Amino acid sequence: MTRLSREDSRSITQEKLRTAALQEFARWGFGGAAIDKITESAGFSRGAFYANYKSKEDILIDVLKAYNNREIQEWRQFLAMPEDIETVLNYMRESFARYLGQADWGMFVIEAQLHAKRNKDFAAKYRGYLNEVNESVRLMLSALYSRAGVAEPPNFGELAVLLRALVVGLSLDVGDDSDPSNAPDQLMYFLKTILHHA
Amino acid sequence: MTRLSREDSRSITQEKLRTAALQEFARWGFGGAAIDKITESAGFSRGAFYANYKSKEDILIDVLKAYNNREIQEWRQFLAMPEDIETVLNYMRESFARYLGQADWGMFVIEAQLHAKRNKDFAAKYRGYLNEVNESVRLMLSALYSRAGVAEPPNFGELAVLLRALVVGLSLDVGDDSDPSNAPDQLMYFLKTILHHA
Amino acid sequence: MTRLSREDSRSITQEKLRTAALQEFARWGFGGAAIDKITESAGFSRGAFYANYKSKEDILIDVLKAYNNREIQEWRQFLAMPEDIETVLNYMRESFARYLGQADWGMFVIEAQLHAKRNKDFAAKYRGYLNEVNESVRLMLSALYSRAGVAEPPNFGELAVLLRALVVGLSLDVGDDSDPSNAPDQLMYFLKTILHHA
Amino acid sequence: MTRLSREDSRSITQEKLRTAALQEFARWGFGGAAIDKITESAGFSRGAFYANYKSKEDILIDVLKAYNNREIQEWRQFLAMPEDIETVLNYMRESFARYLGQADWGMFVIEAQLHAKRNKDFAAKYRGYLNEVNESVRLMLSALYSRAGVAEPPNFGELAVLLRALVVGLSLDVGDDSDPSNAPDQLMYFLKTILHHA
DNA sequence: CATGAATGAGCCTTCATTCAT
DNA sequence: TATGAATGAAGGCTCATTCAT
Repeated sequence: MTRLSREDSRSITQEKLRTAALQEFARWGFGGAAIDKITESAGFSRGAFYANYKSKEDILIDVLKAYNNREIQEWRQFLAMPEDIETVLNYMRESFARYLGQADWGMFVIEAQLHAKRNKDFAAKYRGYLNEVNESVRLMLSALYSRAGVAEPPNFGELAVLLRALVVGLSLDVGDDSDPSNAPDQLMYFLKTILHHA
Repeated sequence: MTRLSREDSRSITQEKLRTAALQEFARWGFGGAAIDKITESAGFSRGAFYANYKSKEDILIDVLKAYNNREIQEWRQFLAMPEDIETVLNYMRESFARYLGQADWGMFVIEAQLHAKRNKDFAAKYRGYLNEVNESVRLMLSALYSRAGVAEPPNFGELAVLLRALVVGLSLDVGDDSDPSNAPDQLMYFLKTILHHA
Repeated sequence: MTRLSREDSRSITQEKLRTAALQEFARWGFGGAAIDKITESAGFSRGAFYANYKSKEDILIDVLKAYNNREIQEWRQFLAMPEDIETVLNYMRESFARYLGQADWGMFVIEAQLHAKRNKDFAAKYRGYLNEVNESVRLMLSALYSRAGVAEPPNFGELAVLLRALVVGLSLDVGDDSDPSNAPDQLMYFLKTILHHA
Repeated sequence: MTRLSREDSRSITQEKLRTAALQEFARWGFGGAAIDKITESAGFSRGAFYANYKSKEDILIDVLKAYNNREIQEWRQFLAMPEDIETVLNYMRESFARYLGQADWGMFVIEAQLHAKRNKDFAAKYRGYLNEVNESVRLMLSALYSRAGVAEPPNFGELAVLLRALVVGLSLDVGDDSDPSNAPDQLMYFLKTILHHA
């Protein structure tokens, strides 16, 4: 039975902290999230946190990077496959549903964005993440148009912005918990509309 | 030179506090807004706040009501006039621009929504405001379709949700201050698309 | 229908304020009593209070004087009558019962005493009241002994102190509301014991 | 030179806080005592307090328990010894003198009682302490009677109440600092009287 | 690495008091 | 005389962060 190497143990701790932080930030916002709650729900003590991260903002950045990488990774993998338009739309629908359904990641991103609005230093670091996401969304939309056999409209760049705004806006609406919400359907309606409109 | 009556003086104070609170909430969120900052920026002392409001949440509600009333009032006034579709679209564009431009009101609403997500008691009170807004947006969209001579599509109710989500999402994006943002144009594009698509 | 003179109106207001203050001080202590609660429960506004009293301590003193005068007046009146020992004991029993039963006056005195312990300036004024009470208690005890046909013991002066201490101590115990408490009986037992012991 | 273990360090801190709190509560009452003053006089910062206690009431309870345990422990130890009546009376005299002399503990108990009168939740917890004390006083009185070779009178249970009321009442009187007060003597007089009276 | 005791800035709220009406 | 708007000191409590163990 081999022990974990220092590095592995460290990265396991960090992953647990990240998971807990994602939840806490999503639920209570950056300012409202308490480090004690994060470490406690991760099964550690206060000290473990500061052994792994310099500050609260530090773990915000780490969560943003780690989860964003996974998200983008997934998209890229999917887009690499030459599926037909129906499959693509279905995949996107599921993707949205997951995104809006678990809510945590969506809300976390919103809170990160809010923190960026309030904090110049963080805003600079956040910008990098934003560009990656925008690029990914653009890629996805582009794939959509090409597989639908439709030419990209002149305002194509803005469509990506619109799409992301929609997802963000729906994220905020969803989460009243009561009704399941048909937000994914609404997003699909939006996509189909702009595709046909072209 | 007549002095102000008690009542007038009180309502002027409250208006000043509301203005300051709107800004502070929009900028720092409900949890992050400091009452001291609100009163200071309104030109009062800490105590004046509590002479007028029972708590921080109390003024949140008051701001929500007061501004929402004005917003809806304005919409209703406009919709009462039998303008042609171009005028309506222009008005909406300006309306959006103002809404997104001053940013404060948009961000304030988002922060109120976030607070509602975190606070059951407030959520109950917030629901009332939400219904009014949704109704107003629906009215506006309805007017749009009728003046464009276009029949309302079957998913009409969801369009209002989409539209509000878009506004919210764009509100969050805008405000990076640097570029003027053509968010209003994007909203108009969305409106025209769904109108034509019908 | 004649209007009230300035002075009468003023003294009515003060009496209402005194009644309310007595209760509030008794229930919440000097520090814990809120002037707003006092004025409100007296049916006035904050301002009325300061039109009649210079400060919170000011009304404390006024209540102390006014009620103490009544109390002592009553005692003196009774002691002037040449009743037999049984009647005197019965009267004292009733007196104690009333004192401990309504609790307010007893607790008020305790709170006044506590305030004196914490505040040198007030302590000086309080001393005057204390002397009067001690003198009255001594008179009452003296009457008791003489009417019982018993000579006052050498430590007579200390008995008054003991008696007052007992009343104060029982005042603090009583008031758990649940059981009626036989504190008056206990006081009578004490009196009879020292009488027989002599 | 070994440093203190975590646990020791923690309990030393708490003991210091308890000592400071006892004084502060005794002097200013529960409401009037400031946590800042307590921690400062204990040599700590505000935060140290909340690292050790959940609230102001929390330390009130802790002080009550800790000191009460010591007090009762002492009594029990003494009562276990089969001394003659003179020794017992002398011990009690000293005990009273110490209790009334340091004043703090006596006043603290009074303030705790007052807080219980004003606070239902605390009252419930306080009741437990009260029962223990009453039981201890009863034991002590019982020992007194048995060693004096005197049968317990029918109202024996009430005598314990009277005794405690006396101590409380005298506690409040004493502390005017000026004169040394012969309160202990008065208590002894009371004890002897009821013993002889039997 | 991890623990948890301690720090201290910051925040919401209460309340005695003042003063213009 | 009474009203109530405004002041500002004070206090309970939270929490990011530091550091000795």
